Amino acid sequence: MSIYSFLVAVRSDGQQLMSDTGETTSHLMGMFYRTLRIVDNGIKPLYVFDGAPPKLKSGELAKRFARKNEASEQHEEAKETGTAEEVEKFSRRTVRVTREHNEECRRLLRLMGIPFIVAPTEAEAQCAVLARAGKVYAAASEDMDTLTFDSPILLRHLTFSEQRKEPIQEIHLDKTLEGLNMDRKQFIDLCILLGCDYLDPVPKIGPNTALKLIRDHGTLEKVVEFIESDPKKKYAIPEDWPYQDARELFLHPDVRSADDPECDFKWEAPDVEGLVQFLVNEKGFNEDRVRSAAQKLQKNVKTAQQSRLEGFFKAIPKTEDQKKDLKRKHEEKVADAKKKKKEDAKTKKETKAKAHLNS
DNA sequence: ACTCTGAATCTAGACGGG
DNA sequence: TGATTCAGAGT
DNA sequence: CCCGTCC
Repeated sequence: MSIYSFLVAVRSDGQQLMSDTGETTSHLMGMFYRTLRIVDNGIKPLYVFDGAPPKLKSGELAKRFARKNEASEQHEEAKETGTAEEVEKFSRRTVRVTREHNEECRRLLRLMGIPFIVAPTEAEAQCAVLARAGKVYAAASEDMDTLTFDSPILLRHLTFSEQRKEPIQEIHLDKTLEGLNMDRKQFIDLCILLGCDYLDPVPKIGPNTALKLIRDHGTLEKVVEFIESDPKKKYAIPEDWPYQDARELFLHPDVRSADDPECDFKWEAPDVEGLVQFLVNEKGFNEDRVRSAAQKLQKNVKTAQQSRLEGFFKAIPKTEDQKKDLKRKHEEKVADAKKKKKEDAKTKKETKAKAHLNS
């Protein structure tokens, strides 16, 4: 996901950044500096790459594929008749992450000394397993499904950019379940009903209705039974709606077990010359920037021995605005239940910096 | 009058100099 | 892809 | 904070 957004966002003149041989470097630029920033804040990241998607997702992927193709047509058309802005707009929509992009990012991480794993299927599911096993403090993702996959903690907006507008959000599954007053099985059913990548949404059922239905009936079986026996025919379950299969994916996703040798992660010193060779010689990055970045990595691998974020996070007071916001979309609901109890989190460094500024 | 869904729209990174 | 905003149907 | 640059 990050690779995708780097490809979309890291641009100049409507074009992705490129080496002098015309190869895209946006993904490397994004990965390199974001990772550097994260490490510099005392965090030891572990990257999880997506594997082959589960079969249930093929319907959704087909839709995305169709949308991409449509965007490509519009892109071509815009190149002929449209304005530069239109061309750029459609260009962003046609972005696809290739195997090469992924491989280059892995090569970069190896040179940086940052561990990673390629998940058998969904990265979010693998993240959840690793977080659950204590291999990492939390799973960082924008995808709420991470909680559905049973990650005890989900971090959103984990970027340490200065210009970050959104605060880092730390969502605890236990507090979320507590806030919703549900067990995990019900939570999974709720998430499925809210709409997930594996199933078509049920028309007319949005976040509020979904929550009410699960509350009233307890399980998806009962909800489906209720809907189908409702004389008023208010809702209609789609033709092909294998919710048990979706549930099974959330309960038992195909993942690498945390005690697998592949999950014996090591954070190592960067290969400085390797980084220079790759980023400078092959991709045309500025050598001074790369070297000083590598130096930072080297320094941090020695000092940052903390394997947990705990010491780095500190709750900050919640604003009234945020509290009032508690009524919205589906995943927000999940966050909402949690927001009531949990506060947004910031890094120690940041908090200190802010406190310093304020004083 | 209020609640809710769903369609439309916009946007997306990181950094630093001025 | 997600977040935000808005129109209109439903209650 | 705004806006250009990174490659």
